[in-house]
Amino acid sequence: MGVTIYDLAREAKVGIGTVSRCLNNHPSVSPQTRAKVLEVVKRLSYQPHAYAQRLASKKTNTISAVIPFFTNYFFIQVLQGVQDKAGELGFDLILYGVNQTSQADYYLRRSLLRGHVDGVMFFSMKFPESIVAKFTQINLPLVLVDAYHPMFDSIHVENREGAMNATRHLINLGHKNIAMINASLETQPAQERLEGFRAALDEAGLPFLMDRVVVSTIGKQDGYNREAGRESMIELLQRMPGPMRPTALFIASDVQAIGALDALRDAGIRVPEDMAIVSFDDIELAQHARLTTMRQPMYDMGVLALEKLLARMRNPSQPPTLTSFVPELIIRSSCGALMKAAGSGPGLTPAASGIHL
Amino acid sequence: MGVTIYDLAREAKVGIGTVSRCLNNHPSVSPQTRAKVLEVVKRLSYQPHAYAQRLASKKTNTISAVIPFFTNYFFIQVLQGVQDKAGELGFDLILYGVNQTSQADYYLRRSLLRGHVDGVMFFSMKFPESIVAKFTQINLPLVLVDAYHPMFDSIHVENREGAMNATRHLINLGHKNIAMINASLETQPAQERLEGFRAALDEAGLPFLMDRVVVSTIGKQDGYNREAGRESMIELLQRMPGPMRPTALFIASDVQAIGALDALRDAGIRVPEDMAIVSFDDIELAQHARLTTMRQPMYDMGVLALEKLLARMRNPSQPPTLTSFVPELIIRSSCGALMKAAGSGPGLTPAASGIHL
DNA sequence: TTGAAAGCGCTAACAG
DNA sequence: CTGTTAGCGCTTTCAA
Repeated sequence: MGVTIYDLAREAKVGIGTVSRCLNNHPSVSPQTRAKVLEVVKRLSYQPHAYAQRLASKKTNTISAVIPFFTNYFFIQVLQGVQDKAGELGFDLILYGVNQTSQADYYLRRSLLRGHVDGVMFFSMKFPESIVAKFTQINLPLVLVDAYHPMFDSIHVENREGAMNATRHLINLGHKNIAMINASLETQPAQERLEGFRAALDEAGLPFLMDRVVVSTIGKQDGYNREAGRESMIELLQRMPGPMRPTALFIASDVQAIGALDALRDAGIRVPEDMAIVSFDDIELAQHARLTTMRQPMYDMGVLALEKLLARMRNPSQPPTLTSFVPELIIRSSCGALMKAAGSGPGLTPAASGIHL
Repeated sequence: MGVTIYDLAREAKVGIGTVSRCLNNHPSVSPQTRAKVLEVVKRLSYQPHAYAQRLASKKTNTISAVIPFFTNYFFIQVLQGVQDKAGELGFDLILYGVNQTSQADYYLRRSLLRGHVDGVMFFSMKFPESIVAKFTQINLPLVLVDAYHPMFDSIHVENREGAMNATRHLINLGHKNIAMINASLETQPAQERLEGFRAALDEAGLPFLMDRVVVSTIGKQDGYNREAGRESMIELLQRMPGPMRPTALFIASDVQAIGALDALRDAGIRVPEDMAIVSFDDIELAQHARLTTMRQPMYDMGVLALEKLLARMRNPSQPPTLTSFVPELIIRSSCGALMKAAGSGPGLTPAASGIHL
């Protein structure tokens, strides 16, 4: 079928070693020989066999990424960082998109096939304890992103700190009655964000009441979706109607916030005048929705993840590292800070109020 | 390093052939031998070497997807279809995310490495003529999605038909002064959508005027982005102010439409009362923005793409096939049809008009 | 049913 | 500088 280096060798009247050397830019080949070989390479339109190379050289130049598809926008931005860096470094990236957590197990095992990949990146899920031993055993480089395990390199977002800053921002704007819409408490980030929310209230001497925290997990992405946000908002309005209604709201993710905005719109409640909102993530959409939010440097996290993996591949014995990112407060219209500052910030003029689509 | 079948053979006191047979569920092995071997497999926690298997068996069980990252939401949905199907079939998917078209070339060549992948999927870009011959030469299965070439299997969206239906919808609502916001005419879809727009006007006896078509290509995704949509809208309002202003608008993509909505909001122009809008794609966001739009079955296209690839792999000599999808009109608030039908459709009540975030 | 052996196409070490 | 050779770990004949 394919042209092999034997064909090249025969055609160029040299040994296969010489051919291999030409192909790999090995220095010790005479210019004439090299020219001759390369001519034949071109003429027979030779293509090296990737797996034969990999088998012989013991390097795969491939990494895999096990990442939940349902994180959507987070997913796409992190992945772009990973892919850009991988392309730059000449690595192939096998994408293992996970829809249910059970698949994660399967894909991790698959990545463990000896010589399949040089390293693995694992995103945004709880790393299965049952797999830990396997990785340490065969010493396959692994980096956890938006997740943590003491045995492996991790990149982590300071959810607690971020949530605290988000809540502080609302407190500083003068709000006393602040509620939270959260995602499933089974996820690490949701837990940490709740903690931060509470800590900020405590710090300011405001009471923390559990019935001001609403969680909906419909839509089976652990509640990180628009519909869940919408439902939570409706529930919150029912739970605390009229004068009891909170004047400010911290929402665990931008997607949820967008759903919540839909519900508020339907209920005729204005944002930020009647309800100030700060959410989390800063997905691209947040800009359009004018959400004040805690930005996670998703692209950079992707790049860093690959860099860490590379470092680990080069030096497998170094102790596990942990890098933390602290989310950054991005102020837009939804929190009311701009309005307060300018009397009427951009996009909050009376004219703008007429638009409602 | 790793445990090989030689280790297994030695340990189980059998030949490597027998081990291989056990591993591959070959029938002709005695139950006892099989049990013994499998016990050893487990005890030594053996992992097969993927590339050695692939080299020997001549199958890679891997496919690659060359896909522009900048198509964003389109990308993620199609990819999910591909990935789901790939997982189901036990294929690995190498993701080649393209940021600039020059990278496409590089990734295609990389996919051409003999024995690297069993097939290639190519998305949403013009397939480079210079690569055509290489694929036919080595007979590597290839399927084009949202793209077309006579030599290869293609999955195509009827952009012209879709645009025509979108425009017809606006015409049927009584609009006479209809404009279009388009993406770069260098892209196939933009050309076809323009054609459809024009055809619908012609059909209705309405004049087609080129200055009612605005194209902005800022943001370097060929204009398929929010910022370009926003700019185009601003330009359109300047070009045709006051009474000349169009009452309806066909926009080449949802992302652009979202940018256009931002511009309209800033200008105090109401949608759909002052300006009816139909766009294209039906990305997830379109629902939140309440866009009437032409839906492309992105997920299904991904699944179908993989199925086609598989069919081609099984039967490499069949003539190229072409499958077309006709986009479906999804009616939401932005076109005004609901308002017209019900007097006040859901989400278009006076109360809702008060919300402006 | 099984063991032995011949590749798969390449890299890299070793002579020359 | 170059040819030869020994693997890489597995699949697959081919005898036994």
